Amino acid sequence: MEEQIIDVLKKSQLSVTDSRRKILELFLQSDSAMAHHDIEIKAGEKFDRVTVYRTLQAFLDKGIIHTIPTPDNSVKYALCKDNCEQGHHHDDHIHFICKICGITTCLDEVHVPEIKLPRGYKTQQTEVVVSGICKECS
Amino acid sequence: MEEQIIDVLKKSQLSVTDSRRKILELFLQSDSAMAHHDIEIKAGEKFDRVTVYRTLQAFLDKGIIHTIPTPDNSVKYALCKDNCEQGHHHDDHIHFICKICGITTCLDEVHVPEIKLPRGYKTQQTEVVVSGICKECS
DNA sequence: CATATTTTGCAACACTGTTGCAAAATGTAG
DNA sequence: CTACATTTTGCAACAGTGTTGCAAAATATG
Repeated sequence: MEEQIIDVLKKSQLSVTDSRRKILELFLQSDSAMAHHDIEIKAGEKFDRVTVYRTLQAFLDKGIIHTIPTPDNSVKYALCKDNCEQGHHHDDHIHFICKICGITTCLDEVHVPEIKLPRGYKTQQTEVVVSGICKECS
Repeated sequence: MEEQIIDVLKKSQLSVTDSRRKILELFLQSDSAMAHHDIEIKAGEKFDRVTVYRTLQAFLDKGIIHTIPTPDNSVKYALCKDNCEQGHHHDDHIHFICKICGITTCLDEVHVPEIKLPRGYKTQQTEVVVSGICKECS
């Protein structure tokens, strides 16, 4: 795990610091998306709020994580799969939010459908967020 | 217009006040979704920030408007079509955000596709937000 | 028109996210 | 391993967003 963390950071040309190691570890350990606040709590009081913001921003810039828009408008973050490169996300999976346990997950095996738009519109990115009841809760 | 506004408010069992009239008027006049901030500005200084929040919340509760989740996590609001009732939204249209002009619109004629989820997941609601270039900007 | 109810504006507050800057940590090259 | 340049961190301060309690004002009702 430790090796993998350092590997990811180096590949992204990020210097290896405590906060980046810790936060990346959280992502690797978690199988669901996390809000900024979750990360702040889980990382512990050792890290400043501002550092968490900056670390997440760095990870976003480097394509290590991606954001998930949610209907209640709380930003969540999740790891990108390895087909993402710096600045170029190739996320074509949908996101699922369980209304019971509140957990947000990437359903990597479910791809976003192609949406046919009216004449004149050009699609660049499609976000699909499904809410409902997850495997565990049903 | 004035008649329509009062009609909508009465049907939703909301008392007719200046702020509700004004804000509902803004929605009826606008063909794109508005952020809280936009509404605050457009409504003018006559209305308190808090009143705008409470008015939007009332409209949401009554199913007059709905929210649109955006990738940059700014909440936007748009009118519901008349097939929405109190607390029961039947929104099955997709949303479009233009990356050039920034305008968010409901594409009422484009319906959300059915997403087939893995075993165990139950869908309750599907949100589709497409980003790209709109008719006007292309 | 008088009264009960609802809504508004204000003040205060908590939370979220950003910026500038000095101190600390990291990377690099000898 | 050390010294130095560069990057990152923590802190303080701030702007923006959203919420709550309460008295005053507006609205609905009979």
